[in-house]
Amino acid sequence: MNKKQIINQLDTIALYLEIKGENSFKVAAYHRAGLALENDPRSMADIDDLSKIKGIGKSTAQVIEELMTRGESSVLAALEKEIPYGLLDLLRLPGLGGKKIGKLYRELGVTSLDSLRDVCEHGKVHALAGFGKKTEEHLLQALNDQQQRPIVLPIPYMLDLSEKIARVLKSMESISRFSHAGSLRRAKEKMKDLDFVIETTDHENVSEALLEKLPIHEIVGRGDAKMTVLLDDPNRVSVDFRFATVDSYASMLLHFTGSKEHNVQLRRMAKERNEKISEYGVEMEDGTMRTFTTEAEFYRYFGLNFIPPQAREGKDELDRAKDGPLNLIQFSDIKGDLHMHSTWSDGSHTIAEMAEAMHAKGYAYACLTDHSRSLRVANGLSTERLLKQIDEAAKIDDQYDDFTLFSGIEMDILPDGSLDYPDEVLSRLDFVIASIHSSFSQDQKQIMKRLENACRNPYVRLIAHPTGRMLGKRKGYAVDVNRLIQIAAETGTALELNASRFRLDLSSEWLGKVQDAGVKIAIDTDSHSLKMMDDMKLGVATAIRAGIKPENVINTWPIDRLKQFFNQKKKF
DNA sequence: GCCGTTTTCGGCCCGACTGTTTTCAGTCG
Repeated sequence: MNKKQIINQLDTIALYLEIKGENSFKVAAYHRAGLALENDPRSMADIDDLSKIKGIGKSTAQVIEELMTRGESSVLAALEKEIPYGLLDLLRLPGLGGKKIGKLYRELGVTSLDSLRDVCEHGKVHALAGFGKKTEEHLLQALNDQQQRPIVLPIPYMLDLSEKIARVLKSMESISRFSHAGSLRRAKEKMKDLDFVIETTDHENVSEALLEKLPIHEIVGRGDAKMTVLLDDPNRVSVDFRFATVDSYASMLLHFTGSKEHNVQLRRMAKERNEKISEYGVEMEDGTMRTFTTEAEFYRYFGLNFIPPQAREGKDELDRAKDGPLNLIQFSDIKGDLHMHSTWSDGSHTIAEMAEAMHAKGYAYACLTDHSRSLRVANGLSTERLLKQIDEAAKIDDQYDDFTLFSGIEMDILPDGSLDYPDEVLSRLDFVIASIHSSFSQDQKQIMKRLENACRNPYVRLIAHPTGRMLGKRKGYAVDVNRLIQIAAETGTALELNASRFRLDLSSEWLGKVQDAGVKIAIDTDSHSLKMMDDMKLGVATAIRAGIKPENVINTWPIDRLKQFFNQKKKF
C-alpha cells in the first residue's frame, strides 16, 4: 500500500471515530498521523521507525505497519463492522458532524443519505433534542442540492477566482488593506476554499458591497467578524471574508494563512510563556493584548525569523526559524526568466514586446525559447527560421544596455528519443531547453530513454516541465522522477520548475529532492503572453514550499555566472 | 491517541456563527 492510500485509510478511521462519538483528540490524532506521513519527505520504504515521527505514536504506528504488511487494518475492520458505511457520506453534508450523525443513527436508525432523507421528510428530525425545524429544512435542502462540503479544486482554477475577487476588493474605498490567506497563500496545489483578510472600519458596508458585486449563490454565514459565501460558479466555491482592524490585521492574516498545524505549534509556544495567541493578537499574562503591524514583527516577538507563508506547514519551520534566517528563495532574488515564446512560434506577442515586458519587470536578462521544428501545431521553427530568429533577437538585445536577451530554444525530444536539431545548430544558441510534447502514452522505459538522451546531449542545459502534467487536467507521462534527478545530477543538466499556474512542474514535493541531489533548478514562466509572466511569483512560492535556497536556482544568478553555466562542458 | 529541559498524567489552539436554546452545543476553520 502506498503512502497516499495509507493516509486515506487513517483519515477514514478518523471519520468512523468521529461518528462513534470518540474523544475529539483521538479523532484528531489519526488525522495528525496522516498529516505527519504526508509531511515526511521519505517514501514508505525509507521510513525505518514510524513512531519516531512526531505525531505518530504506538497505536497509529501499529495501524500503519499493518496497512503496509497486510494491506488492511484490523482497527478499521472492527469499525466497519460496528458502524454502517453509509454514515460516512453524511459527514459530507454541511452542518452535520459526528455528534449529530451519532444521534440520528442511534435515535432514528439513519444509516445513509437515503434514510436521512426519509426521516427528514417524515418530520422526525426536528423532534430530536438539539435539532429543530431549521436544521431539518437545511438537511433536506442539502440533500436536494446534492450539496456537499467543498471538494478540493486545483490552484489554477482558484487563483483565477481569487484574482477576480481581489479586483473587486481593490475597488472598494472602505478597505484599507486586504490579502488572500489560507491554502492559496501557502501555494498549495489543491484547496477547498478561498480566504481573504480585509482591513476595514466598516464591515457592514464591505459585506453589502461584496454581496452586490460578486456572483453569490448562497450566504452561508454573516456576522460582525466574518462573512462566508458560496460563489455562483460551477463548483460553488466557498469564500471566507474576515474583517480586521488596523491593529489586528497582521495577527488575523497570520491566523488565517495557517496552516492549522503551524498555528497550533505557535500557540503552544506562546502558552509555555503564559501568553495566548488568537487572531486578534497576543494576550499577555496580565490580560492586555499585544498587536503587531506585520507578520514579521509577530514572529520576531517570539524570537523567530520570518517564516514565509509557503513554509508554514507545521514541519520543523519553527525550530529552524529560531536558529537563523531560513535562507529560502524570494521573489526579489529572481534576475530573469529563461523560458518564453513569441509570435515566431505559438506566443501572442512579438520578441520585442516580450523582451520589453521582461525588461520592465526589472529583470537583468531573459531568454527567448520558441518551439522547435517538429512541433508543427505550435508553428515550430525550421532551422532557417531559427537562424533568422537568432539575428533578430540579437538586434533587440542591442537596444538595451541594462538587459540581456539570450537566444534559446525549447527543443522537442522526439518519440524515438532523438533531438529536433543537430548539434551544430544547437551550438549557435545561448541556451537549449529540451522537453517532451508528443507520445505521452509511451511506457516508462521509452519516456526515460528520451529524457536520458536529452540530458546526455552536450548542449541541452535544462529539461522543461519534466512530468508534463497539467493541474486538474492530466497526470503527465510515465517519468521516473527519481531516476531523472539522478541522470540530471550525473550530466549537470538543470531541471525546470515551470511556474505556469497550469503546470507547476516539477511539484514542490520533487523539488526538494532535486536540490538535495545537487541538481540546479530554473524557475521559468514558459510565458506565451505578457500576462503569464506574472506566474513567476507562483513559481517562487512553490519553490519556497520545497525549501529551495536561492543559490540553487540558476535564474537568481548574476549574468556572468549564468553565462558560465550556459557554456560549461557537460559531465558524462 | 499523542506528548513532555518543570510533566508518564492531564492536558490537548482558539474563536465565530448558527440554531437551539434561556446559557450553550455543535460545527467549522
